Amino acid sequence: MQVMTRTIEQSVATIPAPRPIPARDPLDLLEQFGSTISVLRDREIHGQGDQAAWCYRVISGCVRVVNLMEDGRRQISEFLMPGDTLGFDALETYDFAAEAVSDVVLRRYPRRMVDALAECNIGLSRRLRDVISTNLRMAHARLVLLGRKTATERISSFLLEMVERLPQARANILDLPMSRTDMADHLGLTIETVCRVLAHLRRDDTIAINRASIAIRNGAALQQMASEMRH
Amino acid sequence: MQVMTRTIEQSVATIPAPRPIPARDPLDLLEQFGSTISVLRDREIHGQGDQAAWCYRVISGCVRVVNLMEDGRRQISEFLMPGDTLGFDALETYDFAAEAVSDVVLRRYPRRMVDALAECNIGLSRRLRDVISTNLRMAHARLVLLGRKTATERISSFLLEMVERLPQARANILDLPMSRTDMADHLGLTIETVCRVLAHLRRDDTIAINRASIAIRNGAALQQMASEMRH
DNA sequence: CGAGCACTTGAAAGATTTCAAGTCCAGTGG
DNA sequence: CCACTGGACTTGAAATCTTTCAAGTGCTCG
Repeated sequence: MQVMTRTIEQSVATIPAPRPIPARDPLDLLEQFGSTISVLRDREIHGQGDQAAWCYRVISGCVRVVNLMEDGRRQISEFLMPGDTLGFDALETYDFAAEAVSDVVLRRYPRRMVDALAECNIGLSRRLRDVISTNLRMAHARLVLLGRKTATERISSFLLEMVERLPQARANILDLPMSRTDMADHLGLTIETVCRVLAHLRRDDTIAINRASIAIRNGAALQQMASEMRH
Repeated sequence: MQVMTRTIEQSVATIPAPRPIPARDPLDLLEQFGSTISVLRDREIHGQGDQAAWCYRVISGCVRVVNLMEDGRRQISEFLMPGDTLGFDALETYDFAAEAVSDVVLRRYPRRMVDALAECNIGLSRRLRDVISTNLRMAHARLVLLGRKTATERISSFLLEMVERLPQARANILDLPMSRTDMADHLGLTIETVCRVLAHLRRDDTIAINRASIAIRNGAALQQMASEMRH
């Protein structure tokens, strides 16, 4: 791969951690119009192409954002964790489906209400811009992952991201809510490759695996693998 | 990849003055604070990690948005054409570099001014949200391309996208401003694979190639290849 | 006319996928 | 309480796609 000389201030290797929602968050203005819904595991929250009638915030559980190709190939553009938002981008229809990875509780706000409030409240409007901008950055990081990283780098990056983002990730134990298939469809790999790379990391003693539960035994090694210098 | 509809104004190739921009666009409010700059081919517009001091609109030429990994691997997350915007996402620093693919003329607006105007003008604020949302959608489409499409599908999708977006793409003749290397770094491939796939399409008589100039001879075949049913 | 660079092409190597069996649980029904 | 079953996960081997390594080719600029 060719190297064009230029200033490199920072790596795009890691995906930014989700921001805690501060007190006095303008998004709280939406609360009076919100309702709480539960969605069972594997049920659809909304479909690809549906009219964008709602904006959501994840309260508990994990949601996958899915783009489907005509022939069934699937790309999960992101997993949403508690605190994350969904559907605040301002377009007419959803261009992706959202599905519950685990049983999920969501707070739901009518799109019209969000737009109307944003019309009269500049703080909220600004906040929405920030939310979407952050999503855009995360998408950029994932483009690098899908376009330029090896299978091992993808898996390592993913595990490190989950350490940051999973709410119950304490003591370096990850209880992954998603299946291997979901991981594969998120990382642009096959399920078999995901298994093999995980097995390899286990043999290295970098991680320990027990079904959906993964323990990080050597975080430093994992970070190295996530952005290995090549050549 | 689904075709993204967007407004493409014809480029006034050599005149470094701002083109008229459609009336009543809230972005026009920025014009009084804008300045016009030219950037030579391959020069940097801003670096990865730079303080985000400016927002831009492309007047003429082509810009690449580049994410670099520490070891030099490169991902071009998008190419910008006349009419496209850059840097309107609302964060402190750029997480990518922007470079001129060809000689470029840009209209440039101070970030502070954009934020200040958005504070008092709800129409502009809403417009910015739409701009970023559209970018986010395009990023989603690229995630599918990088995560799930084959080399041939990627190249075909790319050519079809360029037919839509290149301002001077008439009569199915594309004058691509970017090098094969840029295409490769955009599509998550190597330069050799890009060449080979193009050569294959040429042998099929789907396209004709003359250096940077590519003629679409069989658009239907190209569309089929862009989203081929597998299995 | 020669050098340098972008682009092509070929052949071998390598990474990931595909195809094909297993293995391991969790939940069910006897 | 325990065997059974289906689905998720693993693993192996062969096939395939893409990359890597190595030469060219052909412009364009001095």
